[in-house]
Amino acid sequence: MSKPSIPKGTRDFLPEQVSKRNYIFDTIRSIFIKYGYKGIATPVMENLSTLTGKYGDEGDQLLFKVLNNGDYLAKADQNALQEKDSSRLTSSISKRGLRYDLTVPFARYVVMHQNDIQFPFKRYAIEPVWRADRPQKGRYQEFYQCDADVVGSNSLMCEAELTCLIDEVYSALKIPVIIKVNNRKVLFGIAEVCGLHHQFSDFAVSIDKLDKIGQKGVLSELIQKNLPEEGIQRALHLLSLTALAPMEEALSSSETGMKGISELKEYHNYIDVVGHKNEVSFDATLARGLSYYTGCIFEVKAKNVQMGSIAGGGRYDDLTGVFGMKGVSGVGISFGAERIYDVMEELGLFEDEELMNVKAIVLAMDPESHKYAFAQVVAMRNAGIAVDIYPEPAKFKKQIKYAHQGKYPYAVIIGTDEQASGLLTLKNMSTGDQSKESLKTLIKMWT
RNA sequence: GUGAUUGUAGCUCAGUUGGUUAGAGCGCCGGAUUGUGGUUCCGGAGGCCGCGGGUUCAAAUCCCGUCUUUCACCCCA
Repeated sequence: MSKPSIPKGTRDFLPEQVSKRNYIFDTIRSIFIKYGYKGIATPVMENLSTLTGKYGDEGDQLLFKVLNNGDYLAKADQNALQEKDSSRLTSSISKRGLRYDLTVPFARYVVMHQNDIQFPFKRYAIEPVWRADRPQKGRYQEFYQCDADVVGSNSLMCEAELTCLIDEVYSALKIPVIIKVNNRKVLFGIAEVCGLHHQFSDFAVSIDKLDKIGQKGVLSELIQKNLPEEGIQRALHLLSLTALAPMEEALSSSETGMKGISELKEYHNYIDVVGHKNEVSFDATLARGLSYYTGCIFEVKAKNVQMGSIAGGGRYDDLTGVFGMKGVSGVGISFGAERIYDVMEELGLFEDEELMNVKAIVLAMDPESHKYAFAQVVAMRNAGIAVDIYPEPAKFKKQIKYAHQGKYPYAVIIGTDEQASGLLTLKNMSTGDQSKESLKTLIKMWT
């Protein structure tokens, strides 16, 4: 008999953790719905042909692959097997994989159901995804994403609406954040005017690390990738601009860059006339890794906490194109529930009242009273009250200890006295105060 | 994927140059106390010392492998 275990990077959750997580999910879901997003569901497994090539080489390596059923080795690529060529062998023994995010499956869904849905289409999904990453703080192999996307509209109002949505989610969760905004086209424009656009993705990846490794770090990293030092220096200078006007001037020779600037301006036309509680700031150094973003990009950072981004998103102009449906633009945001959980835990933002939904536990003194107590519980439940009962008339001390440790706000005590009088003993578990109440009063009190 | 790091009771951790039957605190169970929960006292249960191999008369301890944990990088939520 060996000790049981779970795979690396996965976790079990205790009841308290589940209720905290549900609090986050419920908050986010209700705001998604409020903004008009509709829930959809897709399988946890997708065909590998759907997933591969969408997240770059790095992403492909992090895909969990599902072994084919049956005698897969007999059907395997025998040459690849002999030569121990893993990547070629994989394609012959695995045709499915676990989803890596919710956006690519969504693009696939849109293409497959294009005749059944109405554009612009707004959908949300709160589901687990899997990545074969090395686990680290705030990084797991199985984690939840909370996504909202809209496809089929080019309007910058969508970006503005998502910003409001982000603002509302973090206000509701009481996490102070800074919402960083940039546009991939502006970033490309900077690369272009500095002659670095031929290696744009290398450029973007390094820039994204600017706050971590500093200008020197970026410089040496890019020089190592054979980009011209003079161009890098100029780019670093441009990236330090924090206002749009000088940026516009600097990018005037880049058509793409100017397009990006005008998109950001249009975005500000929407966002500047509405209020938002959290800081929204333009940050030219924001790049984001996922290669499919093409327009505005967002990233949300919690203030006063050492933690990676807790939400991110942006516009992707042609994600459905790879599945054969051209010209459909989408924009979306993804909340990282696990990191939000960690941040809230660190800041002490979970409140007991929000999490405890069972109102009371009923404790019975003896077997006779236990049956009577059960009837009272059924009556309360029929009235819609969440209430629990200790399943046996055990020693009273044991029962009240159970109630205490289970953090029930109230205990309803029922013995022969209560049964005779019809008045139940109500005990406030935090103050210890007791009173006699009729079933009717209790029901009234908790509904 | 690269480089480190961790693993002993449910939890946090001791465990001497390798040497009898592996310990503590907390928690858990029972009792003191048959109608009252954070206290006290008494008693008890609970260990393939992560797993597999090797060295040795002898391994929790040394060596190799493997899994897991945490951390940095890569990348990312």
